[in-house]
Amino acid sequence: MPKVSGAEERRMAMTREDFAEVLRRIALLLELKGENPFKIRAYRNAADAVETFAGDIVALARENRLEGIKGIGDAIASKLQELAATGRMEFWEKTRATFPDSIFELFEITGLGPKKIKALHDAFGVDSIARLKEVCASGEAAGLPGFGEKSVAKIVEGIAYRESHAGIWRLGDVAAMVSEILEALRAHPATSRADAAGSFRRGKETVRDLDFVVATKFPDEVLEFFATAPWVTEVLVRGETKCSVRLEEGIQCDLRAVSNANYPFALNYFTGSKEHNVALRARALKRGFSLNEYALTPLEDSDAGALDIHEETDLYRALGLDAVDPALRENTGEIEAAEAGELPVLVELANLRGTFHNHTTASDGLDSLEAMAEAAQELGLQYLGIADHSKSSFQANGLDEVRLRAQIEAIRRLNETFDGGFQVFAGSEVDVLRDGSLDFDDALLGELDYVVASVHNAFQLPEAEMTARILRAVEHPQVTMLGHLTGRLLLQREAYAVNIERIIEACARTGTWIELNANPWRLDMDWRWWKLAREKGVKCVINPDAHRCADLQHLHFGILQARKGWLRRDDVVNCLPLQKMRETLAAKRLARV
DNA sequence: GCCGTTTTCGGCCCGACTGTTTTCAGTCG
Repeated sequence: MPKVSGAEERRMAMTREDFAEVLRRIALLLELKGENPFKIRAYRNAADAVETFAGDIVALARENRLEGIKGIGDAIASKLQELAATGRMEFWEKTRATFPDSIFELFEITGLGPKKIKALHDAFGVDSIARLKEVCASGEAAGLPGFGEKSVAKIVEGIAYRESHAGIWRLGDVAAMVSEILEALRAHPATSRADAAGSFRRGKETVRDLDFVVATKFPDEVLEFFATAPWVTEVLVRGETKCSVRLEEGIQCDLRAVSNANYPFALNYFTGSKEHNVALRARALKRGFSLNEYALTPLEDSDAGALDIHEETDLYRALGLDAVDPALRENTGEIEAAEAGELPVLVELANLRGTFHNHTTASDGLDSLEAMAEAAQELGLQYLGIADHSKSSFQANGLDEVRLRAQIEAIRRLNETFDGGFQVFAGSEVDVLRDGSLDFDDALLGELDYVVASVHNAFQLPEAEMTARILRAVEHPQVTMLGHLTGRLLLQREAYAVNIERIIEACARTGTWIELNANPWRLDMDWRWWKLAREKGVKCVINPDAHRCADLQHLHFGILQARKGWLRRDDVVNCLPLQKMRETLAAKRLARV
């Protein structure tokens, strides 16, 4: 095969994500340079357009056919075409030459924006977090105009938060990598079985590394393939049964290759959690076995017989347990329940019939009402709730009364085009104002099919005030469900201070549903609270918080979290079929207003 | 830099909050 040139290689490797990343980084650098804010926004809009374009935008760029795509004008089109054709973009190279790439990490610190970063850079040559720490510690930073003790303390706090979360990844950030790697492993001729293990398999909201287990007769071939895969940047460990690598994205990824006979034990062992494994091994000992990552072996002085174990299910059975779903393996009562035959039948993606809390271009979504409705039908859903932002969320282009009424009207008209098997429900994600009142009056709320109440500002309120604020919203008769209860953004922003238990109790009392926001950045309310919510009789509603059609896929992450929270189909209201949901929403309204 | 039933120029989302100030700049959502 002829060797490809460097430029050819770069061009062939170019992806939609590369396009968007370059555009977003240009926007950041233009901000640092104090460029026209509208020009900066144009680059961000173009990045959005690239990400959401329905088609192979890289191929179009290669063929110089980018004209007519909304958000990409002549200037950016020709830059992208240059990037696609040559793997380079002169404007990007020139722009980035001003600052080292480490400058981008500064934007990840809360409280630091372009102006402050520029000030720090110009005064002290701050171009990385390491250097930023120095000038904060030395007291230099606090002396800059516009900076003071408090803002420096906030920056230091922001650095600490980022560091304590370094090397942690959101489930949504790694899901695509996992499927790609798993697919490659399964396709390898020497592989007989392969699975992802570890915290990813358990559906944890964040993960530290990725684990894979392969059953094979030729471990060396599979490990060699794994170690030399194109997405590997560094091989950390390479032994006879184990290989650890670092991926391009920076995450560590471990592979264990075992025999077919060892496979169920290895898969179980590497899925964890550690606490679950400890409990299983203790149980094995009590029953006369020793359990490790390779086998369940009768103890020497035991009279236990030989075992026939091919699947994880067989392993649990051998220990006198029902099979425990990976999502439940956190040693929070699953072993006791498995022994008693009381494990729940967990909710599944296929049980969902519809979903609420989705956005459209009317507020800050990227797809139209019609496109979202079509996407929901393609997913096999029977109903889709549209809940765009309310007027106080200016930043998100929230709807005022006039625009919301127009949207309700548009939804009613759209519904007339369906044959009755599908319906769009008209809702609103109404801001819970600082005092707990809602952003719209009762008359307008009464025109909606449902209301999602969410907090979007004043996150710093003390716990008592925040709790009172949310309680007031929960108790409002028009509120159907509470959106993203704690406002957390995983690995970026802590949850605000709120007494979750009291909110759960209030929701139980008032019949208000609690959202399980399935957006991988949120996964809020956290899975650890759902057992309690369920015991109190609170219903869960799984919502993708979709801002584009593709985001409806977030439902998958929501289901994983619901399973971690021990939820059954009956606990999740949007498993109700359309007619039942119509009746439920109507009855809820009658009961409360 | 993008866009167009105000179409080739002149808009483009904007209020709250914080910390720094003493009337405002920067950041965030």
